Amino acid sequence: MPVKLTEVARLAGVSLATASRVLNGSSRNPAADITERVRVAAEELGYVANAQAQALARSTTGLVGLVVHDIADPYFSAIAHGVQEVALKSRRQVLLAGTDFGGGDGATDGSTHSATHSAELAAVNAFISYRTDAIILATSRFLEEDPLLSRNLERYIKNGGRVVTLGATSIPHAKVISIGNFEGARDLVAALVDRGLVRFAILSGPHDRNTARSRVSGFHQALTERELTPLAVVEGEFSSRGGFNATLECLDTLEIVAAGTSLDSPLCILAANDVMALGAMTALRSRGLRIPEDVQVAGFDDIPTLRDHFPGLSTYRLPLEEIGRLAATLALEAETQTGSTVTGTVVLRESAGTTASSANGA
Amino acid sequence: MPVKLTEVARLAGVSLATASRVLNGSSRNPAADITERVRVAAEELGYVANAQAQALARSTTGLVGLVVHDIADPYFSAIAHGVQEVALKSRRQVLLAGTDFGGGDGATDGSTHSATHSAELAAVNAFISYRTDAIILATSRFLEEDPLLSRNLERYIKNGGRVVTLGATSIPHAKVISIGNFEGARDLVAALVDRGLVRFAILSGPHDRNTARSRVSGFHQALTERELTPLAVVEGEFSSRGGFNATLECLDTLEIVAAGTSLDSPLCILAANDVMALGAMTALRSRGLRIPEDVQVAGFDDIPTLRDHFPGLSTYRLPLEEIGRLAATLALEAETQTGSTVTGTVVLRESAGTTASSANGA
DNA sequence: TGATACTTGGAAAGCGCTTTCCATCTGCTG
DNA sequence: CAGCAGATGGAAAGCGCTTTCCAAGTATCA
Repeated sequence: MPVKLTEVARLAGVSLATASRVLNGSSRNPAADITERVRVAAEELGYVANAQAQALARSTTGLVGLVVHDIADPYFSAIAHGVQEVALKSRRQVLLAGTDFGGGDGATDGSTHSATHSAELAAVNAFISYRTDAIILATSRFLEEDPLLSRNLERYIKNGGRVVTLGATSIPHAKVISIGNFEGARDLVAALVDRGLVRFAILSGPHDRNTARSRVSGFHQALTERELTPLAVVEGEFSSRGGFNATLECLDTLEIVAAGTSLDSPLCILAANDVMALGAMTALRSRGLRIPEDVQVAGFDDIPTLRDHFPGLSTYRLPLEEIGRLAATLALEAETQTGSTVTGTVVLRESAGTTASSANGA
Repeated sequence: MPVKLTEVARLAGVSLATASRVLNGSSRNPAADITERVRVAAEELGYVANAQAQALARSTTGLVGLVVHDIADPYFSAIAHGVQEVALKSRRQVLLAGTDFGGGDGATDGSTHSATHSAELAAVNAFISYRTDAIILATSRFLEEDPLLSRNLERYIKNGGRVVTLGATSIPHAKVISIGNFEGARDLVAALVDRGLVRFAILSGPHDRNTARSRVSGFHQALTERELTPLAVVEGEFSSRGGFNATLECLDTLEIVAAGTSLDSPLCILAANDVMALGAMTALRSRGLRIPEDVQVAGFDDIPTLRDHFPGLSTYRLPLEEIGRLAATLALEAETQTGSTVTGTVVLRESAGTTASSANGA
């Protein structure tokens, strides 16, 4: 139904080839008068090139696929924003898929693990089918990648596709952006201990996610180096609710109640990411505990929404948008870079660290 | 480079037509044994259908385009999440574009207005070029649509594309999801006044956006009905920073300082959306003003991130994810529905309304 | 057993472009 | 003015599928 190139060519009185050369960038430029005629004809008919047909003919689609876990999570949406920016600049389109709804068939087969797994696989397969020029996996990788996923991506890469992951992966030839999760977690705890905190509890994310594991190891490492041991380690989802529930569980385990808490030094809850930390703060408030006087909280990522939170959340700042830009850049480049490393900085705000001494003194 | 259907057909010893019928849903199903042979061959070769070629042949792409302003904004990411969900269920892919980076050429020509305008136009044109089956415009519409945008979308619709907008539009034949912005704003203020508040200031969003205008009209309407007048109306961007700056300006105008504020009734700042409201709260804190004792704040949308905010923000809850799902559903349906209306509910939390009397009594 | 009606697999014509060749034409050089 | 390089427009062969016809095979019925 839409106008096609043939019609433009006919109206301009030139061949299909010439029209194509004029309208859709080619190495050959027809004479000025002809070019003009074609342009006018195209404008008059309202011609819009069919990208699908071009993709087929050129065997490159101008599409880049982005897989996130949950686009409504500030962590992922910040990264997506960065990806968008670069994609737009290089005139590529972004195909977005989330893995938090399961595989798509509605056949969510019990285990969350395999549901996410299959959702990721489904997303990747769709992208491969659409022949995206590159695929960015922004979701946290697993220690052991799904063999099917791995096989498909390997083949995809062999066929000229590029794959970028956040965090190490066992997928051969994928470009990886290493995030300083371990180091960051270590530095964060170090800074906190330096400020006088000694009692810690850890809210770890899903144990099968590399991101969660690295951060938790970093926490442990720093504590061990200072001869400290976490009072509790509770696992929860990478979500506000996950942080909320894990915190309640933690408080119950440690038998912390509003009254007699500020004994020596307040407990500091180390959450595996900011979203969990925010959930933790909500949980603490629900129990009438003050932050940071009674209990302190630290997160990880420094998601943009933290800007307006009160009290300010101490965290480890990752340049999320930059990570997105980097991923997109890596995804679009031919073969220059094979990877990159990103580190962040410790950011202490009111929720933990900065007021530790005053909390003690109170 | 990837395996193609011809190769599968050859290996299975059948024709191209048969292979196609077996692998990619057709109305005709070849005999069981043949089906099996083809399946095995496809599996063995690792065949993945080329969606571009299918799109060309079937003249339908299975793509739906989503235009948001800023995917990192919780309002848009919540909607996007809803769109995703429905798209996934119906095995469609989502093409995402943001308009907060300008048109893409980097030719951001001064005025924010036209930069956004052109970004939207660029996104829509790209979607049309990719022949998406539908386009969802989640960005707030303008009173007067860009004629070029309108013309292109009109043609797109005539060619069988579906267009869904959030809020009324002058684009002919677009399906629209009407959001109860005016009514919501009115109800929200009504509830606030009922709780004893009488001094209001308005943080309006960009004046050329329908969303902002409707909400502000709603605020005004409710105030007028109760013979009240806003003490100040300040325009700001639909962002945290916009709310922050507008608030500072507002405080300066009204000469509100930390000391003598709780005279009769605290000032209540009505922000055109939650993100601005959060920025407003941050601004108030930066001036040492307490919420809600000294100044109160109300927002609009009830974005998911509010869950963990303290003090809780009073707002008008819009079912954002549901709006996204609705938009996607409308976008995918043939012609059953031509639109839909969405309303929300007033939600009073600590930031305004609930503590008005106690604040007075203090 | 011959005629009629289904099934079923395959050949081939597109879907809307890009790009390789080719043919033609222009302008120079000797 | 013959001869050749370089420029320029067009014909046609794909790109990887879907789907319409067709022809051939299998039942069904009188």
